[in-house]
Amino acid sequence: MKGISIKDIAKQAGVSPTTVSFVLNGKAKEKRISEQVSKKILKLASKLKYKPNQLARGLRTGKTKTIGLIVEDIANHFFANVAKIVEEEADKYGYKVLYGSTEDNITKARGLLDVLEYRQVDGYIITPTPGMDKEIEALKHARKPMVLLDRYLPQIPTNYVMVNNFQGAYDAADYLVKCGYKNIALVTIPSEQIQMKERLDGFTAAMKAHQAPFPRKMTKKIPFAATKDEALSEIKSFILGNPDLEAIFFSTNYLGIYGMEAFKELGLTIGKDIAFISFDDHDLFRLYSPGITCVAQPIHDIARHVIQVLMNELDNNHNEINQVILPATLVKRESCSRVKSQKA
Amino acid sequence: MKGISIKDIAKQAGVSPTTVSFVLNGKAKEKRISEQVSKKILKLASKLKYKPNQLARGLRTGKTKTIGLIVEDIANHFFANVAKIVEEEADKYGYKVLYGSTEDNITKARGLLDVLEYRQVDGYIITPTPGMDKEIEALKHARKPMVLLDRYLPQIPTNYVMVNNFQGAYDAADYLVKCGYKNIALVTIPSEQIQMKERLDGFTAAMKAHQAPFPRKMTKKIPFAATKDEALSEIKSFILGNPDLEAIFFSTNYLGIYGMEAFKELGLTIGKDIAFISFDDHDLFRLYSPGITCVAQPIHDIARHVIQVLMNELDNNHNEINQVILPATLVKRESCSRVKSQKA
DNA sequence: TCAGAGCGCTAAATCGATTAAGCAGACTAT
DNA sequence: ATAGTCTGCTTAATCGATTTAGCGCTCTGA
Repeated sequence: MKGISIKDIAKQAGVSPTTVSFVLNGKAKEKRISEQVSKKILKLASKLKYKPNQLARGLRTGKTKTIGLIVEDIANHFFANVAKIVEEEADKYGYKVLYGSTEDNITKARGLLDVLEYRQVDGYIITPTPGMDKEIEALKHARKPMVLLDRYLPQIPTNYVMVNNFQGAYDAADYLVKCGYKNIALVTIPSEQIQMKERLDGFTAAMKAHQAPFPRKMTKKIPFAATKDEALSEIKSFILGNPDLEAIFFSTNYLGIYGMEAFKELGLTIGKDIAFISFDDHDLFRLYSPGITCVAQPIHDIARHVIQVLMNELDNNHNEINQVILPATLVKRESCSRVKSQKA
Repeated sequence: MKGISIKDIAKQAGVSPTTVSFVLNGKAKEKRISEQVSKKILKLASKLKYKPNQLARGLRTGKTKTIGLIVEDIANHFFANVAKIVEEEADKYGYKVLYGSTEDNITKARGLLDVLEYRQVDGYIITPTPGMDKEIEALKHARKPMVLLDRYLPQIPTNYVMVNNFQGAYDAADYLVKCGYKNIALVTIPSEQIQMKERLDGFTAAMKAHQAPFPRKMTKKIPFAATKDEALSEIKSFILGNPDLEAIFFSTNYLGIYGMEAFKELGLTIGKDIAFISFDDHDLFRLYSPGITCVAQPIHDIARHVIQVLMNELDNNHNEINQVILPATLVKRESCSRVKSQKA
């Protein structure tokens, strides 16, 4: 059950393995192999269905044509979609993808990095967890091709591709204020991670620009590590504790989903009792009645840029840094459709 | 920037590479290497942060410790979740996962298989597309470890892990009839694929068992290749063409989502105008108001069994065939909650 | 005293490709 | 005639691990 090797072809063609290798690597001209021999080899290769052993090749060349994709959670809508495009795009360049989820846990992330190193991946796409600075620094120092995804580490200049979190959150707050809502709250995670900070900053900046009050107590932070039940009850008691609440912005996809669940359990109607807006789009938001207004990320563009930047690193060694920030889109649906004139 | 190799350790320890290899592979005892030497080598290995080159190892042993995961669509909720568990479980056995989506397209599937063969994956997890029989047969003939996922090919006895489609659909129909609905329709894809056939069969069987009428015109088939817009308009015109319709069963996750969209566009209320039930659970179904009743697949169990069966193949060579069919769960929510007594 | 076993380790082949170096033979130029 | 060049290919080293066969030594028992 052995595969066909370059030696088998060589033997049958009556030439040396070297010649076969040259021909199959398209170096026939360069290495001055005759047409005759070239053709014979090519014919034999396709007749025998020769498939180069990537292990042997990789061992020799030091390239595996494999990239490592580290995401927060491959089962999450955003990352699953990114993973899909990444795989498709990588394939066009002859690369395959190994993946893994960190759950935003640095220990898991370290484990993944280790394994990917064992596997000699050629490049890394990484959604960094909190506290991952040292590891990223190490990769950078080792000059490994790498792109950060969805977030970046402000202390370390690296390639990254992400959405414009500030602008996305700004637009959301801007929209809520323009719709005439007062007493607007934000639900987020107490993370030092830059993407969360930027969402908070963008939101705050918009409120300030409108001179709309946004006291600290209107920001609710739910620990990432909270269980679903804990998160739900935190959200519910936050809502109950703020009876004047007119609108809530949830700073992530999954918090938004928890928010909907909380509303459901409290018997509140989205858009009617309290306006509702979330970061990140989702089937759920699109199809819910009322449709949930959200700040959508350009998932395809993100994935495509990630691969482009990585391939650029992989090809060239000139180390310009690519930092791509793509615009977020405010998708207006019915969950916060009140307009100023309707205000009492 | 070269990594540390076994030779480096050997040199520093003053022994041969062979000895190092024995020790690091836990064969110290078996190969009668002294405690002293063993310890020295182990200490050096961890001091130098030795990481075995998997390529070299793979080349020699013929094992890559990599498995190929071929799904229909990694961005789909079901497959994304399977992919997550598969990765976690595989990791426990020291395996990494390469993935790819077929879009249910045989050409794409062939491409994926080719690439995975190049990459010398040790085993395959495959969601077969229609017409993939020859390829699966070939893998089987080559005695490659393999498990089919989500569906199987009736003509070819292989390992597989899937949900009990017949029972799931049967329960759904049974439930609808017991709730008192008449004029029940089924929306599916016109696929010869076994999982779809079994869902249709299960549904039909339940209707028959209740002596409930289920004429052919109550089955609507939407081509898998249809665009979203096409699918939507097909579903809408089907609904409009059947004004007596009381309940619809959608045989897949994504058809259910299209169905919800169609309802929304037609201004129909799920559960009130027409009862609604879908195969496969989804955040959307859980959180929608009303909650969407569905036939849930035991995703975790499926993924875990897949890995177990594959690892079993990978370990042993005794070729018993493992065919695992896991029960589906009817998750009752409000989208078809009418009970018999309420019927006019 | 000497064959045979046990001990602790090593030499060298091997996996399948890539690639630097180089070797004959034909031809060219002086 | 002789050095130099070009042609068309081959030899052999190499990547980093695994693994078979076996080496040199000591010890034991008859």
